[in-house]
Amino acid sequence: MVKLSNAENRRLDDAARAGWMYYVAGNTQDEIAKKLGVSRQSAQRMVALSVSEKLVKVRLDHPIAKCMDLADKIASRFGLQSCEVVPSDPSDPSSTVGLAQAGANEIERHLKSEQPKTLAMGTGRVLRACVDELAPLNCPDHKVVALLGNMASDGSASPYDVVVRMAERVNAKHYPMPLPVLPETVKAKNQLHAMPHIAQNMQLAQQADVTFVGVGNLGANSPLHLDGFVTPKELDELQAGGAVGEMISWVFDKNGKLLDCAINERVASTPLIVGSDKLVFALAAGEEKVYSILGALRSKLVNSLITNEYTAERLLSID
Amino acid sequence: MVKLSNAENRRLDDAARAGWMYYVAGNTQDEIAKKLGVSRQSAQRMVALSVSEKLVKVRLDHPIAKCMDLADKIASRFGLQSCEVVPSDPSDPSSTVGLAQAGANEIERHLKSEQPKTLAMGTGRVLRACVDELAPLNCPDHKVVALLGNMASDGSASPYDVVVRMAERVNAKHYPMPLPVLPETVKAKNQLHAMPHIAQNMQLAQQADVTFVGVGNLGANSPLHLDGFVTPKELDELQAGGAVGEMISWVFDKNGKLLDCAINERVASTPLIVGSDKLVFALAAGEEKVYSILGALRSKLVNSLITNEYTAERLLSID
DNA sequence: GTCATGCTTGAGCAATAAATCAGTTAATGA
DNA sequence: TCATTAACTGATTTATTGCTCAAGCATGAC
Repeated sequence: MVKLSNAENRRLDDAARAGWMYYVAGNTQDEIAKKLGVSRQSAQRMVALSVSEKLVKVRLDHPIAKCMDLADKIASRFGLQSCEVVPSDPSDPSSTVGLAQAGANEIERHLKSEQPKTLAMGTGRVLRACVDELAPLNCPDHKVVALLGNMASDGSASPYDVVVRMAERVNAKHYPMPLPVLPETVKAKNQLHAMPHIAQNMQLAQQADVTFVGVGNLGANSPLHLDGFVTPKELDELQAGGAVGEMISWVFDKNGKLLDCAINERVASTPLIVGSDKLVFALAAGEEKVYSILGALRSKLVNSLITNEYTAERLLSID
Repeated sequence: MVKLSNAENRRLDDAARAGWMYYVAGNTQDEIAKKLGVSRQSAQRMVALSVSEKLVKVRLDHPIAKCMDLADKIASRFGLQSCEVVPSDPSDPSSTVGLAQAGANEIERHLKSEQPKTLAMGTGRVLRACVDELAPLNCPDHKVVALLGNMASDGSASPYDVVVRMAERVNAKHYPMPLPVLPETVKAKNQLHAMPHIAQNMQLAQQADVTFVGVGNLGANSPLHLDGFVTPKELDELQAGGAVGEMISWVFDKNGKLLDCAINERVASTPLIVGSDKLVFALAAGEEKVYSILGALRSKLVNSLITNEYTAERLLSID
């Protein structure tokens, strides 16, 4: 225990009293000054001191408060530009209910901006749900561009088409990617990327003002696998190589480092930039995605996160 | 639990968010407005709402030397187990502002205990304010039991229901008393007390680990009178008989001796024990309650006190 | 459909609080 | 004892906040 000097004690005492009068009794600083017989400035200093000495404790009794707290912690731990945590359904903490609304909110915020903006979109169930939550807007000056194609190698389209749906909803110019997710060979990929309209789209996507992507895990129930983009054998190989997750089909390990693997060589998606100065949002939640999200955050491939309370707690408990 | 409409919920959510950003994160209202994409006025309204809805709770953790001194003196003069003195607002020394926070603090201390505890609660404005200050906790192993009923003779309930509110807040088992405060006749009281569930509750209350009661004065503005439990005529008779105060409707004189009067014969509240070895807290402050509190302390009907600076000084100046 | 009612919104202004600055005092050490 | 420094004070300026009011909007009755 540090022994405080008498004078120091006295100061804190007065500060506590002033803080009490201000915050608990609701006096103005002027009233406090009068009652304590000091100048208003001194009263103000005492109140400020009571705050800076952490004598006053403010508590907010609302479920949201905890979420805000978690968001703050995550943002500072991973150096994020922005982080939002939505409440979890306690009976189903891995559910993405709520993520969609929060994501839609963020998307709308950008769409409502005065200046025309370019929004780059990944794919996946969560992003699709976001788009379905969007309010119908009229934004003819904004652009929505796809970060990746949505066809399997056999030419069938993934059912989670995000860009078209979104553009329809908000009446923005849109730039889908007429590409398979995983061309059969590296050569095929290069040929596709060389096509002018594809190259232009990719450039647009890389310069987007804000980017939204989902995060996929690489377990047996991973999106890449379920949607038929990789075979069980390829999946096993990836996991053996340390893969824990993927974003727009770029596969990475537990630190978010892109793997040197067959998939990443062939994948046709727009490259993700490490440490971009534009907003890059990851939207994901759920126990099975915890390590994938962790990788994404550590890598700086994204700089913003929207997740839920349960996942946020798990993320903080690990690192 | 009252089910709030979705819109109402949303409003409170936003208010909580704004309140958090203002009080916890230290943003200005302008910053909040920008981040939330609303006008400054709206942000200001949200912050104000979060305050008026009691979402933000401020507490001040600092033992102010003078208050501690007073507390010590009172504890030793009256042989109390515990005494806490909170600062007074110099311009309104009788106000109970601050008592509630201190009381809530003490209540929380017991609720956070490992072993399951039984807390017995009186009624009144101060206790109600305490309960409203409680942090939402989850204490399913603790018990909250009422020391008295809260109905008037006409069957109407007093608006200061403490036990139910408290139990809701902390999720504890609760045992309200389905009783009038003052049955019409002694016989009616005895019949009620003979009912098994009432008798059980009263036994539980008497064995409580800690008890919290308010202290009422017996002037024209006394709680018993204001809440319609006694008529002006009865009040006059009581005062003529030397009554100065009451706790959970037991009327006592200036030395805290329970009066031999019609009211005390009929009152249905759990009896108070002289010199209990469990903690029995009185919470009260204000000039008009000084003699009532003095009686309570002298009688040993309570062994702990939470009051304010002004009242503490008055108590010490008299005895 | 039209009008009245009440609620919400944003603008402007007054009140309040915070920050800055310069002068003064108190403390320290040579 | 005096110079130096640091801390404190109150005046002034600037920023923030709270309040009032009128306009706008939705709702519901007629």
